[in-house]
Amino acid sequence: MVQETAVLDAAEHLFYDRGIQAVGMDEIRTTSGVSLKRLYQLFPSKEALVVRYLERRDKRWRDSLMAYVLREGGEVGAVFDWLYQWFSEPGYRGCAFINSFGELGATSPAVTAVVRHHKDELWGHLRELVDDDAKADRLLLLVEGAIVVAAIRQDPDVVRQAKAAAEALVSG
Amino acid sequence: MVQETAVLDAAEHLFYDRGIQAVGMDEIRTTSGVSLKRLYQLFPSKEALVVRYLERRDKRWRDSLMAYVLREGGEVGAVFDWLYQWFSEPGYRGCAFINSFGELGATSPAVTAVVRHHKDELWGHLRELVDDDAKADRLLLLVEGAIVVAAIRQDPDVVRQAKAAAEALVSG
DNA sequence: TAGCGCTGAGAACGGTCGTTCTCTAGTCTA
DNA sequence: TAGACTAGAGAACGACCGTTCTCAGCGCTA
Repeated sequence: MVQETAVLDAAEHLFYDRGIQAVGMDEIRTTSGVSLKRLYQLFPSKEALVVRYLERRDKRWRDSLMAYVLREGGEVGAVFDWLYQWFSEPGYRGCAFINSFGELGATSPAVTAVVRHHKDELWGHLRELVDDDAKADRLLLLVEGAIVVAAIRQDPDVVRQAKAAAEALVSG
Repeated sequence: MVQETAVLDAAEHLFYDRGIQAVGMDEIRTTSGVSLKRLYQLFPSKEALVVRYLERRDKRWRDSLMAYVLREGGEVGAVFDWLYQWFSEPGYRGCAFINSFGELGATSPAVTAVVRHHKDELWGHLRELVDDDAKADRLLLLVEGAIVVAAIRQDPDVVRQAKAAAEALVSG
């Protein structure tokens, strides 16, 4: 269990920072300190490890976002305040799910499924903050747009426009 | 010249469909019909080929978008009509630049630079359609969001909400 | 203490990657 | 015709990939 966590921590760090195909199992072994044999007992293949990495990140990411939003009173604007903090973290490199989808979506149905699930769940959370499906769609567009633009510009400030646009559409 | 085009056509097709690291130079050789030796005379490395592929796609993509928008009268909504057509093409797999950035951005400054340039230029085009920078930012967020969500959902219909939101923010 | 099973480190395996080299065949000049 | 140059096909190279295997060393039980 502690080893599984060590492997997932190492995998998440390396995969997110450098991309999945750029990281070999050997490097995960070295970083986690878990032997290759044990690593393959815990995860039968690299793809399985990737899927578990994404699943764990999905849960943690959504839990963190929604806990923050509730703590702040459940207003839509809080979503973007949370995003701003995330974008400002050193090493921010966009959304792990979008990145994984771009890299492996064409060849790995398992990865595609996790990514799709993550975005569906995110939509569901946003849906709870507004009063119809269309607004949830528009909110999702602003969130995804902000994630992508902040990553490519290496600048979290777009989130201000995203937040302002979101508040306008909610009140409208 | 005709060979260069053959190589770039093959590379673009393969890279976009399956991801860059998933495609080897051998497959580009086979698909293009250009020998490996000549291929390396035309492009000194795979990274150089990737950069050329992105540069060519950047120009073609933006030219196509802006020509369409102008033809339709230069209204913001036309951007999203063009996007809808693009999303509906078979084999649509999101934005080549976002995907390349996620896959190689961490390891290739050259790729990062082309991606950033592409998005900057896109922002510039959008800026011409509205009357201030903030609206161009918000438009870009909706465009990027639509590109990502349509790809992951495999459904072009989000573009309707993107278009409606864009028209609301422009008139507001 | 003798023998057994489990563990870990890392060597080894087959395959593929990006890149370079070899070698053959053809074309042009003198 | 002889010889120098080019270009093509694809073998070869070294590195590294994901995955499996070997084997020495450890803690158990009797």
